[in-house]
Amino acid sequence: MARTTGSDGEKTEAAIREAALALIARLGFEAMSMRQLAAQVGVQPAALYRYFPTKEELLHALMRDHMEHLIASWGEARPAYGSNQETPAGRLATFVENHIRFHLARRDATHVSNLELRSLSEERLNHILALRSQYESELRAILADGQRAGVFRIDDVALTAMAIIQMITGVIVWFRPELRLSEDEVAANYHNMTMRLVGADA
Amino acid sequence: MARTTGSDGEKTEAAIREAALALIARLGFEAMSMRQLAAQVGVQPAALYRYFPTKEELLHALMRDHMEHLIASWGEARPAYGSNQETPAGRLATFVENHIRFHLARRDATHVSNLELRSLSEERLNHILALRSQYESELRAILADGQRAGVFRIDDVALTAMAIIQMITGVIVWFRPELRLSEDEVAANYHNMTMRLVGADA
DNA sequence: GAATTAATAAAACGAACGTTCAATTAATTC
DNA sequence: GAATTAATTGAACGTTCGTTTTATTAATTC
Repeated sequence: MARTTGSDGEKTEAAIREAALALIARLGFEAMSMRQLAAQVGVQPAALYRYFPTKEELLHALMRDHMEHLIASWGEARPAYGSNQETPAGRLATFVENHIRFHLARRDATHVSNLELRSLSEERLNHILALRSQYESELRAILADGQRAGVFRIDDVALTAMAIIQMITGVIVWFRPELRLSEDEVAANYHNMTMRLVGADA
Repeated sequence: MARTTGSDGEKTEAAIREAALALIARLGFEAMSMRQLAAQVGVQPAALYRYFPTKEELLHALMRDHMEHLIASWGEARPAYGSNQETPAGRLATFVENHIRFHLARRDATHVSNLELRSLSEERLNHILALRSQYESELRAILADGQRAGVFRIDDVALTAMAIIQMITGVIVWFRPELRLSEDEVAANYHNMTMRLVGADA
């Protein structure tokens, strides 16, 4: 057999990406074989190579997609110039809220992006790290503005930014939708902790 | 050739553990081959199997060792009964300080224990998770005591414990000894952030 | 409806993997 | 110093891996 009836490149690529996220999140990138992935998609292994030239480029594409969506998500959520939320506290609240909700909605992609960086070549690793740094610099700017305005109490902006990122990303490690807390409650809780952490709980 | 002059089982096992931690931390468990590990130790692959029956049992042994040392470290650091540090705030300060210093001193082992849980069988995974839960319950007890005594402001003890653990363990992701901050400064910084986070910065 | 392009299957490649087994030598015991 | 035990080598096993090549069929173009 060869081309199958109803086959469509776009659908196949989307199916590959989705199946890869699920498999890598569960097994790890190195532990997932291209044969396993192909079976999950319902296709022969060779077909994968029409969409991604190597296994590593597939991983890179997944990570880039995740980071670009994250950056775009913040771009849409951030308070507009002149809005009454455009204060350091308002921006920080929006940042934390958006971050929590974005990551809870994309658990698999988050696990992949956080746990599989080691499997990238240096060049591709640097690309993903640059995107990550771009996102984190938004948080640093908020913290620095609040510090300058005297509304945040922060010893070290860079260190505090890393601490907050680690704390709020960590939600996906323990949160399960079936547990006692709702997504809203979790987001509110992390928001409160973050505000206290930067000394803005007046 | 066979047994080499000066060969010693204890030394070889220690060398295997150390090399394995370094290689797994750098490459990931699945990406590290037993041949690579043997080469690093300076031994033939078959020799590894005298000390660890399978690759997975080697990983499990490394993780168990790490968790048991962590628990023992807190056991020694915790404020004694009746000491003037035996308050919720004093115990929390000691917990954070000890956690930061322990993990900074064992970066490789920490990466292995945090990133490679997926490669354990269910049984061995449960064992490691039980040790982890045992350690985390110490933090939850401190938070609950402080909440009960009215010296901590905490919405949800379990959630706050997870957030603090994620935040303070995350130090190993970004901290490099050659950077501008000393280990003391970093520990003090995380201590301050933790205290503010639980509303105990009076 | 013929020609072209897109999408896939089927089979195979060499390399690397975890692990086992038998042989061999160093160190220890008595 | 002979017998025993501890430590390791060298070679091999079957399996699985990522990837490539070639052939084949569906969809599209003209």
